[in-house]
Amino acid sequence: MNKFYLTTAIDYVNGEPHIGHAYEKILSDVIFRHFKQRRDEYYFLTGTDEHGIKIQKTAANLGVTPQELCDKNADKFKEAWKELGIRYSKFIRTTDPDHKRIVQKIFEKLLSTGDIYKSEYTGLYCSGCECFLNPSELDEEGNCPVHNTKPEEVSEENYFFRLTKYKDALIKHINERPKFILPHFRAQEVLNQLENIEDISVSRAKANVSWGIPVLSDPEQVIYVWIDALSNYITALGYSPDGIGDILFEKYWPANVHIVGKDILKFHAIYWPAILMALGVKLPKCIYAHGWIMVDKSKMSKTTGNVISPSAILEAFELDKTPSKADALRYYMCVCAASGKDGNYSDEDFKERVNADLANNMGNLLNRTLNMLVKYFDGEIKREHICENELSETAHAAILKVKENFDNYRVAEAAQEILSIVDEANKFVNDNAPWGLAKEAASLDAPAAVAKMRECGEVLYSVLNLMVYVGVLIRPFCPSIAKEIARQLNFDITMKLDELKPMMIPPGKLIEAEAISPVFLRLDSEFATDKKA
RNA sequence: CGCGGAGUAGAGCAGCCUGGUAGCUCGUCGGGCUCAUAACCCGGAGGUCGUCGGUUCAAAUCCGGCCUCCGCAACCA
Repeated sequence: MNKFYLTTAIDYVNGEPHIGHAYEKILSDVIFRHFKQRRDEYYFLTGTDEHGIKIQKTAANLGVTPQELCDKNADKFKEAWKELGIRYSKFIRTTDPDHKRIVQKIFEKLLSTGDIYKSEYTGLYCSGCECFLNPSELDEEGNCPVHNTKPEEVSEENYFFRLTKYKDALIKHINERPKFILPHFRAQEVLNQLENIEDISVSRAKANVSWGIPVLSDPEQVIYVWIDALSNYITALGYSPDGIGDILFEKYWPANVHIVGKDILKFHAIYWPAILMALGVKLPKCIYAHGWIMVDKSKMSKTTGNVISPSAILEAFELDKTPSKADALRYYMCVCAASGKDGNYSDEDFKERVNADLANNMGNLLNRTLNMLVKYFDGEIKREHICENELSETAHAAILKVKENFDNYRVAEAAQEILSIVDEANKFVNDNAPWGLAKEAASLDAPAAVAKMRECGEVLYSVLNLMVYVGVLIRPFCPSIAKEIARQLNFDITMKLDELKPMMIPPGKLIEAEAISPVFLRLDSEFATDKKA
């Protein structure tokens, strides 16, 4: 139980990474890093989905092989995740030889148990597109909108997965486990969809779609996306249908959570669990569906031309050149949408939000406190200043609240919790006005002055103590900023959440004036501008 | 009536499942502070919670009708 296995959806490589892809990976990375602070064993899987007709066609148009196209685009995704500080354990590609081999075995096993059977599929086939079209894709006259020709009704032999067999078991599973599908409001949606399910087609004729994993026992068919792509969550761990499970699979399966977009929840909450049931494999503990990131209030689309790549944002704000690197974007992506809801990206909002939260509130709090520590106490923590009070209680209580939010994958709310203790501390500083205490002390006689200075030191210590908590708690969101906070407060940022205790800063010299520096510069600040030059 | 989401202060959003003083961020106005990254703190103004009806001692919240917007076809998560 002391392990954590998280997966993201795998991205289709028929295009380049944009902030929609990035949103999911950032959420996942933040959740993963949080649980790293709570568990001893953890595994983070992401990757790319690389088969299918679209890849085949795009490659043909570009005059390259599908594999070449996949290699090139998979690298772009990897590069993007590197820039954003996404630290996955494994990057799986559905063209990996190991994956293909296991998928073939899974298919054969389901064939042998009767969960996959051969049947006739009838659909409208466009010879120009070389694929079946959905009736809703046709124009008013029933023609293919691309080729302006009438598609023919064609029948093809395909393999089908007996999804309907698992309908009742799935309904039961979902109803008995309120946290199987999160956020909770999505569960009803899935139950509705479940009412109308049919068996699903899990193969394509090789003549039509050649870019796919061949069915072992029937080389004229290739395995379609459901068995191919969804299986990545277990093939990556070395699952084997033979029963000779890899050590990784034994250790990490079932997944604690599959992070997916709301658009593919159906596949993850219905198809995938049914496939697992058929294989006799345990189901994942949770499927979390996030919303979409809109850009300037509308859905990203190539036609509208509002598709934004994460690296474009980093470059536009010169964040790629700052020490805090991707932290601001990571933070913003996490808070720009409430848990499970759609969010909106705009340059303006991004700038305002990170300036307010990371610079004005969090960064400035540390900065103003450390400056006073240097000014009044020569940067030294005195033994008599170490204390516990309502602020240390607030800080400690935040751990529970943050944990609870993460337990439900409520990332935005977790971030809000951290910022709320920062707010409280800023208020605490204002209310207690340590600068005023120091000034008063200067005009008092020795015993009274000592008392005032002690009070002043206690105020500063309480805030610095809280900043240790803030640093550790914010670390999953902003690893670079957290590291910088830890440097200035001289604590070990790699500590687990359970190690976080009040009064962790020991007495003694803490910092010199020269070592104090803002942990996050306001975007468009003079410092940031200087860095550009 | 296909499925689903949404309509709450100038903007962006929580709250609704589990009815009980309408909340947060930004903006705005006024004040405070002068430690700090033009920052921080306090206060004010600003909302008939889309609309009509029902249940209830009590409805933003539960139920029903209606209006409006947005996804569910494609590029696309």
